[in-house]
Amino acid sequence: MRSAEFDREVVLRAAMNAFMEKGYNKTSMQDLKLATGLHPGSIYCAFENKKGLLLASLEQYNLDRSEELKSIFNGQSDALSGLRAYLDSIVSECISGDPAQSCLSQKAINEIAQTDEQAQAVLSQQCVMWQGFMKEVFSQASQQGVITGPRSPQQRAQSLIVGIYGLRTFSQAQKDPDVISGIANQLLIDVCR
Amino acid sequence: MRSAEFDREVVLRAAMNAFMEKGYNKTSMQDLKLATGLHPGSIYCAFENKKGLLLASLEQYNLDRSEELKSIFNGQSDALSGLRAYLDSIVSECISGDPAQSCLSQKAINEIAQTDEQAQAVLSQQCVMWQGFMKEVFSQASQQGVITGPRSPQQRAQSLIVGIYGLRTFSQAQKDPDVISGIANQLLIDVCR
DNA sequence: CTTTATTTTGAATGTTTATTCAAGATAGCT
DNA sequence: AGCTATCTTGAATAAACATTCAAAATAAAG
Repeated sequence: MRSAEFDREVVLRAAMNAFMEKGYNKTSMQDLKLATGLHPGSIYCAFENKKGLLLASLEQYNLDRSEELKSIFNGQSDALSGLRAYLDSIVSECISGDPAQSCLSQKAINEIAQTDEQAQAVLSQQCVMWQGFMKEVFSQASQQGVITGPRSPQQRAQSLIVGIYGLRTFSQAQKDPDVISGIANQLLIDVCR
Repeated sequence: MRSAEFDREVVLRAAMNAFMEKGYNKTSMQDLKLATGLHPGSIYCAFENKKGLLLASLEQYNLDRSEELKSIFNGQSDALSGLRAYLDSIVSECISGDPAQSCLSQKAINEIAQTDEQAQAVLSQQCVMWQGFMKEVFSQASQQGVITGPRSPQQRAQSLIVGIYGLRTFSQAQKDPDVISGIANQLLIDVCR
């Protein structure tokens, strides 16, 4: 008996960064070897193959982002302030232009969901979880009386997520910080109306 | 002297479809040879290399889509009806799940804009052109009195484009037609408010 | 019809790719 | 300390890759 030497989380975060930098298909095993410090054999022993490493990275990414999400909303007085802080953090990620601050899930949806059923299933489920969290936020906001109007929390959550996906794509074609920030502000207004 | 045998537009549309099916990096020269019917040498003679073929395809894609855009809006009585028809067409593309009906520009923004400056420049300019067209649509809608409210045509155009990018991404993770259609309807309402 | 410039052809090139595997190392159990 | 199951190592492998090129074909000009 012998336990693995590497720290799984550390390895997966390194792989995440590599995938975000170059995209899944352009990231070679050589890149992953350098990024993780693991030899090919170890990667195959632990994750089966390159796609297995992606799926594991995607799950770690989702865990990390969920934690971050919770901490952003917990650090705010009410749900509306939470939404503001959340969108601010996304805007600054967009503006940074740093690949490490992009969204691995979104990149994977665009690059491989169409051609890989397994990835599609994982990404779809993660999207539903994200929706569930945001729906809860909008429920709370309504209860707290900080937002009013007839739209359901579910509808609001969907519109917000669509807006965030769109913002991330848009900001790669149009890098003006004021424009990105302006669109995000309007998104918040529309979604809370 | 000798003129090329192949029809450039036909070849570029075939390449477009190949790139949309598998994404840029997963599309091999072998795939492109089969899709276009051109031998490697001819592709290199006409487009320099694989990336050159992508850039040319991107330009053809933009031309084709611009024509389509104009014809959708020309076929409607006023700018608001045009917007409705336009969003309907995008919704049905999203619902179809057909890779050939996805958006090559958006796929390219997500897959290669980050790592290729030349592609980034082309895609950025195309995004600006799209914005310019939509801005004009919203100007007309205001003049026609079919939409009111304080937002500028520019802001409306930006929000619409962000919404469309988002819708296309979202619909790959969440395939329920009613959900997609509902989000699109809400997007139109928000953007025209 | 001949010439000439250009395109087409498709096999060959050298690289890069994901993956495998046998040998060596080592942690945990007795 | 010794055993054993498991992990690590990294060179080897075979397939796939983008790209090149010289020979063959052919359209247009004279």
